[in-house]
Amino acid sequence: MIIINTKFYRLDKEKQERIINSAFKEFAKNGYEMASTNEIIKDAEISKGSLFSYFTSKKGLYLFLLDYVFVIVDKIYEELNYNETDFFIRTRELGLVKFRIMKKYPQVFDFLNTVSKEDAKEVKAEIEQIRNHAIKSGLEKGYQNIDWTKFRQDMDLSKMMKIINWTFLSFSEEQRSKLSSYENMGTEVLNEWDEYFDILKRSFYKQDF
Amino acid sequence: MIIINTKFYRLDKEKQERIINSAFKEFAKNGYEMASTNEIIKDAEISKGSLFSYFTSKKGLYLFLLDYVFVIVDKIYEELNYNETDFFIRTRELGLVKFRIMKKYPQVFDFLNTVSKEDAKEVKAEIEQIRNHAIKSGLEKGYQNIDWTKFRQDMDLSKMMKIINWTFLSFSEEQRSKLSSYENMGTEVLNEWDEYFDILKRSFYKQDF
DNA sequence: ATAAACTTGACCGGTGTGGTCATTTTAAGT
DNA sequence: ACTTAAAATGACCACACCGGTCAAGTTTAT
Repeated sequence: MIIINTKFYRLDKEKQERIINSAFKEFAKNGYEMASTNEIIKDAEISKGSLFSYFTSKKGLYLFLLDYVFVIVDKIYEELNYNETDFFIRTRELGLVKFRIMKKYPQVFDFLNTVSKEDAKEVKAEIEQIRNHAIKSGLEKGYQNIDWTKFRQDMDLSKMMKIINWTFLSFSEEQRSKLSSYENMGTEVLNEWDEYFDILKRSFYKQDF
Repeated sequence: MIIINTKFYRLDKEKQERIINSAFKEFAKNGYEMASTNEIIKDAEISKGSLFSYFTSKKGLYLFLLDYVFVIVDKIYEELNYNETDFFIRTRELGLVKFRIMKKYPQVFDFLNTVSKEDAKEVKAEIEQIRNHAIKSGLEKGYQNIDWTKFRQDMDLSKMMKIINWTFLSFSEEQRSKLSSYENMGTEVLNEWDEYFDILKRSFYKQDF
């Protein structure tokens, strides 16, 4: 499925981003069915007629966002340096890329999360269609060419990975709820982040690393 | 603030629980404002008139639940054995108590989580009033008389605690989304749970424990 | 000055809301 | 079996908001 949508792309970039981010926000917050187009246009500061002329319907808007978000996700994995084999360095880089994307699209990943849980009849089929494309492949792609032998072998690797992942996600979530905007997120947060990485490295790597 | 509500308590226990659980579910899912009383009565299988005769309004119902949930939380900490000083054993016991409560009130803790994020004008003041009572005191109470010296001292204790907590919460959440009901949650889940504890213990305790 | 493209918001039928209350059902006392 | 009070019901209310339309107004390019 390809969405062309020349009408929308003819707008200036700033307006496009405003609309996309408002839509991400509203759909992420309320899911497809409960999301209000009125709320989106209010937040994006455009008129109702405009929204429905860019995207012919609520469903059209949602499907457009679906395409859009997976283009963004794909870009993430293109930017990683796959020559670096250290797990923690790779993960750190992944975090930085995500962080940079969130500065431009603050709610992309929230939107992405809700997509996988979405069950509105009107869009469920389309989501299912697209699922194979990116969601699952994400982790596998991001962890290509990692040197797993650095990890301790007296404990289950997949469980250690889970703990690292949960720590990563929970820490990010905690920082976000503390800060109102990503703009203020500075080096002190990154330093704290590195301290967690250090703890996990000391705990899960063999002693000689 | 004390809520008497003889009308509701005159009902048989089974019906009371049905109503409370339906209300927990709906408020947890949608927050105060978006929660639908129609949905609650449908799920609890009572009539609309009944609900509004037990609790005079939506707000009345919500405030009743607020009281109710904090009574439940208080009970948790009364049941713990504070002679046991090992952190992991204590945390495990805490998990089991919570688990038992969730069998009776599957969505209490979800409701509790939404309460702290709730910002509907109509109930915000009441939530603020009650906050000092329990939410914060929870962790402190639960971790009384723990032997913290067992932990490694070359890494930051509070950060290790955070990692343990995040693992605890994320694992629970993962199990829950896998299982539809708590009834089926059996020993194999507990075993997996203990494996995570084992990894964290080996990582964060001094070598001689 | 004219045409074409873009933007607007009042308006539509429809759905779901919190809450009421006349009516029916149930239960107890005699 | 009859009476009566308490409990349960759901049709109904005014209202808010929904996704979507479109005639009218504004901006832009020629």
